[in-house]
Amino acid sequence: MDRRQQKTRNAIFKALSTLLETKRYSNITVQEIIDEANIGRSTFYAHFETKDELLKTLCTDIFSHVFSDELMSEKTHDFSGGNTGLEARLTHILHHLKDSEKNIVGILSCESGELFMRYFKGYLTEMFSKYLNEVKVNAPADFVLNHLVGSFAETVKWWIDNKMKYTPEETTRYYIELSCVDRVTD
Amino acid sequence: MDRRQQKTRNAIFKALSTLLETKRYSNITVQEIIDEANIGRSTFYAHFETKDELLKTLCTDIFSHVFSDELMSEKTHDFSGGNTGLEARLTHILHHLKDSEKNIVGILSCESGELFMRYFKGYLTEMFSKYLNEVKVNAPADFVLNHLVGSFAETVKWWIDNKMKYTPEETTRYYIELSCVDRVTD
DNA sequence: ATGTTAGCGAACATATTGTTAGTTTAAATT
DNA sequence: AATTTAAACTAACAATATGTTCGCTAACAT
Repeated sequence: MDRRQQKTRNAIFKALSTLLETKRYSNITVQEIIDEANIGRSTFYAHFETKDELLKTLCTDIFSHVFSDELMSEKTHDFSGGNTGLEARLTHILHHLKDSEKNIVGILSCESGELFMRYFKGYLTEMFSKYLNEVKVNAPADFVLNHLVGSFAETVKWWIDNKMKYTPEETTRYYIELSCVDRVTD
Repeated sequence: MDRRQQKTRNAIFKALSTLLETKRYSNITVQEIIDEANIGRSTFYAHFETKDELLKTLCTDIFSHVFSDELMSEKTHDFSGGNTGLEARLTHILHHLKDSEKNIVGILSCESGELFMRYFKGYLTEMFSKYLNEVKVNAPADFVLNHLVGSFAETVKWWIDNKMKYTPEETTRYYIELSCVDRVTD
């Protein structure tokens, strides 16, 4: 890809991230992004149709790093150690999110966080479905799946909001402790 | 309060609700609300400073019904039956949300849901703190509290998104089954 | 009956949006 | 190195949304 495009793209991403540190997503205008990124008006619209599409793309970019192919693959030796591999996978996610911290914090606060969480839960749902058969609880499968995904997503959001005050390993451990996935081994 | 004010207020609330059925919150303009409510421009601004304040007020209104004083009071005989009273309280909440269904569905989808959930979690946090001492798990208290609140909020959101296909009683039962609050009685 | 107040309608400056056209500059290709 | 390709720039555009103000009318409370 043309270096100019990449440069512009990054400038736009960075501009949005920067603005998100001080303003809510809905109060940020395309104009401000343009000014902050220091690009021409038409250039922005050449890259993204709307502000929303920009946010979507930013989220997709972040998650493509977090949920790598190896993470999502059925069985990888890296993740099959320990209990069921779930703990390793979750820790892996938290570590990657920690790396993207600067970008994420702004997005997660306020309404833009809704989109982020929706994407996040989408990936998580795919991942957790594999472990659903290990859970023996008296509740419908779709209910359990949503509970696992929702509670983990909320845990991560809380973890980030609270400056990641626990290590990824601790956080995962606590989560598993509270979840129904470890009921099997009880 | 002047009947005219109440009438206008309701017209605005209803207009927003109606619009939320077909459009995302961020794409709804004050102009559209004015047209839908069939009121004068200056009238809207006499009631609410911004679109956001309107949404905030709508949420507050809904929750003031759901989280009544008796529900939040330390001990009420209505809620002290059963396990710990928690189950009764949660069921009570679900029943009330079911009554407000028409208003809520639109709000919950997309970014406006973020505000709704934040408010919701705020009330829930207050309520769940009372039950925190009943949970004996190897994890920090703030972590547990967030997990309880977050997972219940997500469960409710999922329940509403899925047309409330389980009864309030079933839903609460499943939730308690998956939560760490019933570990005590294990 | 009378003073009070909410709502109306129109107009206003200001700002944002999304698009277009012509030009400049930087990259890719030969 | 010269040429071609295309990305980015400037500036201008109509259309729309915002938030405020005015005088006027009609409904309300007492």
